[in-house]
Amino acid sequence: MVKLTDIAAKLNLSLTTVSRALNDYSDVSLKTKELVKKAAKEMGYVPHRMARNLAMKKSHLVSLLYDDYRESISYQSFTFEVIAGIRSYFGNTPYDLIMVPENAKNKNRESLKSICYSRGVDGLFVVGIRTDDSYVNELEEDFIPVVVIDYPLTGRRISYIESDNIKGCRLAIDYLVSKGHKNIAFINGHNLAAVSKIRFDGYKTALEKNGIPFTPELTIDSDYTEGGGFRAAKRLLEEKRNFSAVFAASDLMAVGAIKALKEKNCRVPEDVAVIGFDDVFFAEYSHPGLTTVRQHKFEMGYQGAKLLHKIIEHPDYIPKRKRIDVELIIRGSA
Amino acid sequence: MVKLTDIAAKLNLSLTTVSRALNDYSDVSLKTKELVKKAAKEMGYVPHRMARNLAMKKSHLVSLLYDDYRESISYQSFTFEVIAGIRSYFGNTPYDLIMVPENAKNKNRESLKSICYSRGVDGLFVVGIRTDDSYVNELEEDFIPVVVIDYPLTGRRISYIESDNIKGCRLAIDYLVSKGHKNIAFINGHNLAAVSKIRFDGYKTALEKNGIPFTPELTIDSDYTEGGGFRAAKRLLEEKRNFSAVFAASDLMAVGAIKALKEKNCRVPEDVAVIGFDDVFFAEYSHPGLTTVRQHKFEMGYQGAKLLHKIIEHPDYIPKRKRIDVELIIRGSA
DNA sequence: AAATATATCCGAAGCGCTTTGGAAAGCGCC
DNA sequence: GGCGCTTTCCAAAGCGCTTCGGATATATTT
Repeated sequence: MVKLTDIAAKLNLSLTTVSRALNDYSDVSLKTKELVKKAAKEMGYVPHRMARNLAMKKSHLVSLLYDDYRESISYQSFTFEVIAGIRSYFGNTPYDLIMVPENAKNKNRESLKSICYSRGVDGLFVVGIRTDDSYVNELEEDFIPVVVIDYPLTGRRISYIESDNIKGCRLAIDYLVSKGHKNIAFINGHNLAAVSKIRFDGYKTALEKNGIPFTPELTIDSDYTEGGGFRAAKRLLEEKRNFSAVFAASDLMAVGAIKALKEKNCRVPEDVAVIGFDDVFFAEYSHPGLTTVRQHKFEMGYQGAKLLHKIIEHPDYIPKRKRIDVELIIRGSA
Repeated sequence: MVKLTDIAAKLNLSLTTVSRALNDYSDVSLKTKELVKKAAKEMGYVPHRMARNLAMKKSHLVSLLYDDYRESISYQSFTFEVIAGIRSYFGNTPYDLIMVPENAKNKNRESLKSICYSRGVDGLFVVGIRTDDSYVNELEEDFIPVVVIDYPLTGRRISYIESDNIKGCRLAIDYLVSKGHKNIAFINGHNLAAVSKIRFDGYKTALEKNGIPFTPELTIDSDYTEGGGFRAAKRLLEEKRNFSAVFAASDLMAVGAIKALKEKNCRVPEDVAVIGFDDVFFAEYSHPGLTTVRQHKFEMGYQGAKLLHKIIEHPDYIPKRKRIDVELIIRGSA
């Protein structure tokens, strides 16, 4: 491995000058700069980041925290695409992404703070944390620049990215109303996800805006899974609640609901219309194709990364949360 | 940030002793060790990895190379789960995972070698590389410990993990044969994926083992996507090739094939049986539920990580490729 | 009691880089 | 010819840690 001193020796220059030449400092002549750069290239010099980081007290490292253990395709797909967005942004910066070690199941896992401190990371990106995760408390301590996806956390160096959930709910409800529906059931996810509350509010508000009174009996809390959606829809049917449309807080639950409806000989969308949330990949493979609110996952990651970058590099920048637009994708289920 | 010298100063010990105490060297007394560890804990000492790495010339970093741009749910899901396995293994080691910066689209991207050298990583994990990726050539140079998923690459410090594709094909074909099928079509993926050739061989061999002659007309090369499967099946039907079963090299193609069959009023599985490969999440949501060969993705990642770890830590270990078992998941489509 | 072994500790060098605070050389100027 | 200025270079310290090669004190052996 060739290092700065090797170049310096070969060129009869000092270590200092070589370093400064490669970093384009103004106190080295153009001639020497070119000389040094040429030699560096020829000798196959690759700067050693660890050493550089140590000297500069800056790691150019961003930690990525996410959860492996939510075994649902929609979580996987959501996370994968968000991460793709993050990678895409940081790919054009000198920052590298490093994963927070996975031992979420382990109760005496390392604290976030020591994970970050020991690696000297400059920032932390969190995607898909649950409200009951003990890391949440640590995040609130505001000890490092942080950007969170879908979790309303703010602080001097903390901000978050979310889909425009309110708008998403409005789009869905407006569309259903425009199709003549008045009794619209809502299948929500569990309250371990921060978005559940928001989507519930969005649902209620959208109803009101359409002059439809909110009926508590038409809302059922479930768990974001297909099975949960299935059970929720089944209960709605068995208890003979009066509804002609279902809005589910996730596509997976929507698919589950459709299954339940079909089983009870309800036709979708003729008897009951169904709308989901997220637009996961298989939404188009379901029968009928799922009408749903699409979240721009890649964009969420990309914008989040951009925001984090800014917080890291401008210590006195006051971060503002960002909302990413959503759109209604109309397929066959509503 | 408290460092070793702080502890040393407080305890009136030398920097050396504090370091050696924390690392459990035998030349420091039990009493001092306890003293030091207690103080370290009280003072909130967190070892600085960069510094440690620099001194030890060992980064305890493993690079992860994968591709964000294959926009298929099955690729996403496969990759996500493999990575989960990798993380799970390394979570119990002192190694961290760092992502290779994403600029695959960029033609003058940094070379793999300089990426690895500049970060001083100890090993490289590659999941889902294509045969035409220029990084493949670099990998073959054997410049660093490498483990690849689904790509037959070997060298002194290189090895790979694959599903037992041959067995998977045999399971599928045997099952179809046991159901009385003799004319079994095969929809293969493109040859940019190394597994395509293997699965094709597996298909042929399995036929032979069952005493069925191989008919070239019954094999169609496609592209692993749903649309590709759709078109392939359509062609099979339109050209009136004689078959009663379809074995597809991916679930996505299987789903596409089912769609095409249905469209042509072929009932699945009554008229034509269909089997896929992989067992992606939505396989159970399709109608009928997809019978398929399940790959143990998490296990592939986990075992791969274990292998890589071994190659890294035992320089003279001769790596052997590992095959991960597969199983046939019987649902409704065959 | 002297010689040898053992248990503890520590000074200093070094990992590969950045950065500070000059030093040396060349310039025009009165 | 001496002054200040600019340009170009460099020695040395330091980032936080590990580790080599003693040094010192205590225990064991003969």
